[in-house]
Amino acid sequence: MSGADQKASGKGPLLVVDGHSLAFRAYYALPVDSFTTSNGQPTNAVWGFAIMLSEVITAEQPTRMCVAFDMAGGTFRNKMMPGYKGTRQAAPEELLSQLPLIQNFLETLSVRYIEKQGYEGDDIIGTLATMGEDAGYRTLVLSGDRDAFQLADDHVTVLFPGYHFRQLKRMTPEAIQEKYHVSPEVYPDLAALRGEQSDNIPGVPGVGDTFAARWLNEYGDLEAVLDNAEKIKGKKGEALRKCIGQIRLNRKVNALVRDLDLGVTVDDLGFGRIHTDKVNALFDRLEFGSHTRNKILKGFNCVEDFEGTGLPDNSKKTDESETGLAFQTPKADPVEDVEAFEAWCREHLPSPKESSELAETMPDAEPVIQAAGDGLKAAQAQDTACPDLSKQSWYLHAEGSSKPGAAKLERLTVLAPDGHAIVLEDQQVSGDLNQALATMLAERISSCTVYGYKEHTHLLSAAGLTLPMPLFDAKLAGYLVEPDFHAVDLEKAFAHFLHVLMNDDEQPEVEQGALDFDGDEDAERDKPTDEQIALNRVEYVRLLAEHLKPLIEERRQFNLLRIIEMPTSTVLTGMEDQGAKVDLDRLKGMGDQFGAEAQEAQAIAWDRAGEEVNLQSPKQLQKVLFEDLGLKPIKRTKNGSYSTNAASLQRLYLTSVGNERANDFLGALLRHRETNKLKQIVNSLMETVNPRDGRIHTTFEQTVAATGRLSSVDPNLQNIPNKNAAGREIRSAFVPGERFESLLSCDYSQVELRIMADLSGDEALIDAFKSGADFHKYVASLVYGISMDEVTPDQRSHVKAMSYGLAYGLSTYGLAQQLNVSPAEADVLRSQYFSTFGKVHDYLESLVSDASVKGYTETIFGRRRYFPGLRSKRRTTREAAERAALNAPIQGSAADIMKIAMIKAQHSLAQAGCKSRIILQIHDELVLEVAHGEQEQVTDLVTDAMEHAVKLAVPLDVSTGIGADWQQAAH
DNA sequence: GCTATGACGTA
DNA sequence: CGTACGTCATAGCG
Repeated sequence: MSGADQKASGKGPLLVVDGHSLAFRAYYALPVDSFTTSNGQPTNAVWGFAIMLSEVITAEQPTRMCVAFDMAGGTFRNKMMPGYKGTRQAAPEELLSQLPLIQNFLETLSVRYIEKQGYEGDDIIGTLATMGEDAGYRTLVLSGDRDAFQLADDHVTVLFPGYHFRQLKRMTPEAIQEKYHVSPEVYPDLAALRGEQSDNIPGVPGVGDTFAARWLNEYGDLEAVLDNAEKIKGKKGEALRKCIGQIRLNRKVNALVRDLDLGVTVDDLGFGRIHTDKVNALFDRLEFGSHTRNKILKGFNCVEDFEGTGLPDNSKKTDESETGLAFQTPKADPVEDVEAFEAWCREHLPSPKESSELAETMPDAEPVIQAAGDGLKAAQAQDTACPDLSKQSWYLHAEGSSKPGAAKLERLTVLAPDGHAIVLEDQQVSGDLNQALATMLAERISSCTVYGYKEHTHLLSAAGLTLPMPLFDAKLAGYLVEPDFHAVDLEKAFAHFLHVLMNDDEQPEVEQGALDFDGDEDAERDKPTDEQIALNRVEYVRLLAEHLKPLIEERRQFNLLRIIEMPTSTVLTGMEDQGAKVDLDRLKGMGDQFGAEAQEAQAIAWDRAGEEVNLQSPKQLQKVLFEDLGLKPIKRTKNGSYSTNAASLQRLYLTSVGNERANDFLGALLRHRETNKLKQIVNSLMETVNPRDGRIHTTFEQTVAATGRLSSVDPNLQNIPNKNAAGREIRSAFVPGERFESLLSCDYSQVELRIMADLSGDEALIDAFKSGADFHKYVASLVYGISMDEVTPDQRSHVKAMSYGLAYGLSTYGLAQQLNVSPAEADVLRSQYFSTFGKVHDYLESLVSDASVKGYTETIFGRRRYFPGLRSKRRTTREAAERAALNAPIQGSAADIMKIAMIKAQHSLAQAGCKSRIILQIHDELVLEVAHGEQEQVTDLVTDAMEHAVKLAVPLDVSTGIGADWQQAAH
């Protein structure tokens, strides 16, 4: 059937929905913790079901619709197969309780739903598909159950949720053929052979889709395969013959009934009146926000009937997305030469004057940072307004690889506020237009918006262009708005924040008519050109930035963006460009040595085990340790297997002294673990050295860690060993480059504790820091009520562990474990500690309780993190969220302070004309490569920048060390 | 090729 | 039964 035929028929499709399977898929796809009402009613399945339905209705415009449900009490299938859908029967109460809500939802919208005693929803759907066909409708079956595939034909398409729940796969006969290599009629044969895990139906062991399809295509259909079972060779043939009975049963069970008497005709299934008041009453009960309501109701063409109730809704959207995103690929103007480019800029972009006027309205760093010293409220009160991006900003988007030290620009796209765009290929950017672009950037960058300032700096630098700080970075803005969402790329961020579904070409599904009914047409649609992709992307940047701007303003985070995050990007770009010089010979020597030690240990382990076990395979180790050697397991992993982690091995080692073979094996295994890990670290470092300059250019991720910290990848230079002497050696391979003299390491002492002292206002803790004495000893003397001289090393270390554990939400159980004391003793320490530092206790409690009320925590600079888990009714989930909520403002404020310190330090170095550079940041430590003769000056400048990053109630203490390599710079 | 898991390195 | 990360290797899927 062609698209033309459908239009000729003059009516929209019939949509039939498998209510149960959709609810199941929604339930398991969406985190129940984020979808629970304040009285504990889970709503994730209702939400997913409703959103899905609304999206499908919007896209497909059906004129008839019906939802089928299973009925309690089982079906003829259960009589044939006692275990049938056993896994589903055991559905959690959290899901079952939502089914009546879904039916209630349908009632309020006058959508027909049908259940029939003794039959499944599937049979109702099969029947409806047949009825639809007879009545001349094309039919869409929305179902998460693969059994529905057998219904697909020229008039019936199955919409099947894929790995990502909301991404529907259009299962036409062609699509089924392509995926399973059988036709829809034969699909149930294939399913009978393979079995269905989710329905508790066993298939032939070891046989999946591939083999089932091979057999079916060889012999024709299931009966033919079973008739020829003798001919099938190998283990799989044997397995097949063993379960012929089961397979025949499977096939009977998965056949859908298609001729039930439902007591309705297709023409009865039109859309009825929407009971607006009932819908709203239901949505109130479900605590759906205004955005969710609008989105759902939009599908039912009644968005204008609905007035928001003012419930909080974090996914609040801008106007254009609420009324439906009208996405259009911008049109590119041709620019052949420099004159045309310059003329285009003059005509379409904000002028240099307008750009610099915009720069004048930006906040100054110093007063903002000072104000934060008086508390977050004071800082937020003077948060600057963000300019109206849609009128005052232009957009720049570069394509290519932004890898530090190896960046490559491919294409540059510019979008003007008036909608005009240009696309420039690398040859132009690096060639003819280079000079004109440099001027354009210098003059107009302060009105520019990008997605990923840091990446863009690398990309443009690859084309010989410098990129000064733009007006707005949508990537950083998105990170501030929702730090727990990790955008993999621009498309994902766009789709996430604007709630847009993307198709396979990473283009948004347009609201109406975008989904052609015919699968063929989709397949034939032309792939977008590189230029179209580039134009789409710059448009995504525009829409995303305009969407995020009001959210940033509403939270008063524009200063955080402009004064901390964007300048941090500048510093990080410099660090990534500079890279860290390593001594390859030294690394090679260490690698060989670690390798040799690992091999020795392995030889001993293999000898004692009596076989060549792979010591890096927990699975194989479990067998040797707990089966062959018969050792008693210490603890289980989260999946129920026995743990072979170092702590368990250590305990096994200590308790196996009588058993020489096991003891030797464990000792060798532990040594192998340690040395082999070090070997791997050394090897991965060597692999990432850039051959052009002998330096390692890590990438600092600025939008990954939800607390506001940086992370380091490719390679991770924030986890180079430091605890054990052997591992620490690796640090000696990090050395100053040729034009430099030494490495300087500066780190904050006890920043997080100092932040706690400041934020809690606890006088005793503040005095402890002001005293300048050995902090942990001082605290111990207070906690134990003795003089400093009387504090034993044990007491000091116990108090130290307690202090550090505070910011993590450490339990007394955990403390006891760590200190190797009884829980009772740990509890005594805890009470003594908190009676000494009462305000710290109150502060930590207030963090969690405030977060429970507000739903989020804030750092001293207003960086937020949301904690939906605090409202979970599952204790473990909730307590985990409580610990994270306790930690986030402390870890996050430390991150804010370090970012400011980095910006200040780099600024001071530049002001003083120093050649020394920051090369690494390890959360509370900065490593600098120091130029000749600058040691003293740089130490002073950086120390000062760090110590005076912000003004707290306690001093910030920085300790420094300098040396010929990173290890020697330790202090 | 992909994803999940267990292990382990850092602050 | 402490937070926050990234990477390696294996193992199972295809």
